[in-house]
Amino acid sequence: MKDKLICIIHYALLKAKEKGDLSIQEIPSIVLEVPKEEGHGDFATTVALSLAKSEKKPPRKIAEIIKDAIEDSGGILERIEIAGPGYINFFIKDSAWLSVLSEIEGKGANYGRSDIGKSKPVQIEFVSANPTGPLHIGHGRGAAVGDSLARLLSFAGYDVKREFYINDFGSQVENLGNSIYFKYRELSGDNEAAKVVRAEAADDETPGAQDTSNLYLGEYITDLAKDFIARPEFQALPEDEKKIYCREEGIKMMLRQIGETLLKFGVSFDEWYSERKLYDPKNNLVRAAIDELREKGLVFEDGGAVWLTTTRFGDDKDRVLIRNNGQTTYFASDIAYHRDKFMRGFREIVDVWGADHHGYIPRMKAAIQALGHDPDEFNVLLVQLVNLMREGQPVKMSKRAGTFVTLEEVMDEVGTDACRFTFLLRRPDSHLDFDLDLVKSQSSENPVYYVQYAHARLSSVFRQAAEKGIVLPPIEKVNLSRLSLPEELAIIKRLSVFPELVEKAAEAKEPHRLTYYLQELAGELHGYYFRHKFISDDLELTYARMHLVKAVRQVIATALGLLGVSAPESM
RNA sequence: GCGCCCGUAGCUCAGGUGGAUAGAGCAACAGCCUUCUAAGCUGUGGGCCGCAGGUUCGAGUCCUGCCGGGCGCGCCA
Repeated sequence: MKDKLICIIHYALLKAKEKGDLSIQEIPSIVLEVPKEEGHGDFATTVALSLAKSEKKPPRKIAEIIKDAIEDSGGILERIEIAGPGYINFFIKDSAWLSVLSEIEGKGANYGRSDIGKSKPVQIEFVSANPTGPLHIGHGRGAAVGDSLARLLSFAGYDVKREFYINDFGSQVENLGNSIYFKYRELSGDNEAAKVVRAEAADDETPGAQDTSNLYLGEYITDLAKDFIARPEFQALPEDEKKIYCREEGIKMMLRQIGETLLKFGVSFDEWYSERKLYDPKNNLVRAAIDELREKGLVFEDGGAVWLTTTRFGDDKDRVLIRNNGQTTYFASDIAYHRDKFMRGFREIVDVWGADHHGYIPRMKAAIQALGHDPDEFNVLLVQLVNLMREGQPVKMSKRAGTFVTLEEVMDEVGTDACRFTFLLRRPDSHLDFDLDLVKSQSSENPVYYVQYAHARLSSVFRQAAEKGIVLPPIEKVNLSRLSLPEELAIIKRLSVFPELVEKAAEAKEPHRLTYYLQELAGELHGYYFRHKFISDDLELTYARMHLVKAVRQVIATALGLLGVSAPESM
């Protein structure tokens, strides 16, 4: 509808120019919006205002000229008004709106799908949690945002791949292995050896380690240690190989657990990319990346370390790639990894990060440019941390002490639908208080149920109709003009906006717009449902209304699907 | 100290890339089930959009400075 109108206005401008009424150099992009005030029409444009300066004419005069030049060959316009300083307000005929229902009926689950992405290969990397512990609620938010964004972009015509980057290379997984090994020694009654392990771990040069060691102390570590102890293959190993076994099997077990949790959360990946792959002796991508940067003259040595001149690309300071002890940095891995992403053919890369990593963006953007890519092809979506609450009080958590609530536990307590919807209720970069009691026990007033209930209600209507032996005729055989109530037209108008909403949400990478849209649509539906019977003795009206709510049900289901939330038939 | 994010109703937050009189949910108060699901509906009250300037026909939205909150600033990952 909107597109049609833009065409009409565009054509009118051309015509006015031809006639010499307007001297337009180039046709401005036509901003067409839906006014908040109903009396201002279905659409309004401000072109007359923006042309005022260059035309040297009063905006209202220009609006008059445009209005006169408009040709409504399709007959969709009821009338045109000029208002305020020079707005042009368009009123669409009710009959024209009804065609939206036929469109939805025809496209079904594909209503709203678009090709603005033009099959552009996009990669979304998200979660990417270290395989050193279970997922927590912050990972859950990242998972919900990343997954929903992937669905959204895919629906908008992008060729989307989802990826999980596994940090299985550096000191973090070393700590995991040490932790399990330590626990194993302890459980075996060898406290002296356990102390040695602890001391070794504490000897790590990591400055942040103020405690006695870097060992993870969560209960899952004990579980893993017990598991390994029960394995004959573990017991059969010589002592010095057990530590390696702990690390390797520990990673494997943690990854499996993470994967299972995510699957339960409705999230899957196309690729699990191992950091170790970057250090393959036959094809060392980190070395290759550094070599490439060196050839470009962007690398220098200082203090025995190898640096990248990220300051040339806007970073505060240059960054180390290879430490003076010969070890590469995490940054070096990341450069190689992102270089590989581009080499795999992705033309846009999206990383979903926790907001606490935001300081890392400038150097990564710099690295992307150093590699010769457009920094706009690399986007970081920051997801703010989640405050887990219970009864209004923050839940204290500590990773190292192992006192944290896992994502799994949260899901079990509040349900995956409520969990996902709540994560997508706000902009990703705003802080989120996740109150377990609010999301769960107050479930009857939870937005997710409000929306799902609308879907279930309509499903129930169709069951009722079927029981009464009502067979809905095809839409072209139905007299849709019986839909004349204000709320019916309001709902149709909202349905008509859905495709544009999807496009905008995809472009802005903001899945939360869908949750707001859903709440508004569900709200209108509930009000309509309460005031009017859909199934009545007036069969013609019944058919028309059933087609209307069928379209509503379709759009709710589609939008929920983009959020990864189920659309139940009954509740 | 420097950098990034945030500041909108009592609370939690929207506000479509500059448009007309700033919205929703929760909380509070008053009502609605012999009817396709009351997980629902209807109504009421509630605002210096942190503060001060600037840009222009027009600013919650863009720019600058300040105030308040969060986060980050390693040859850690």
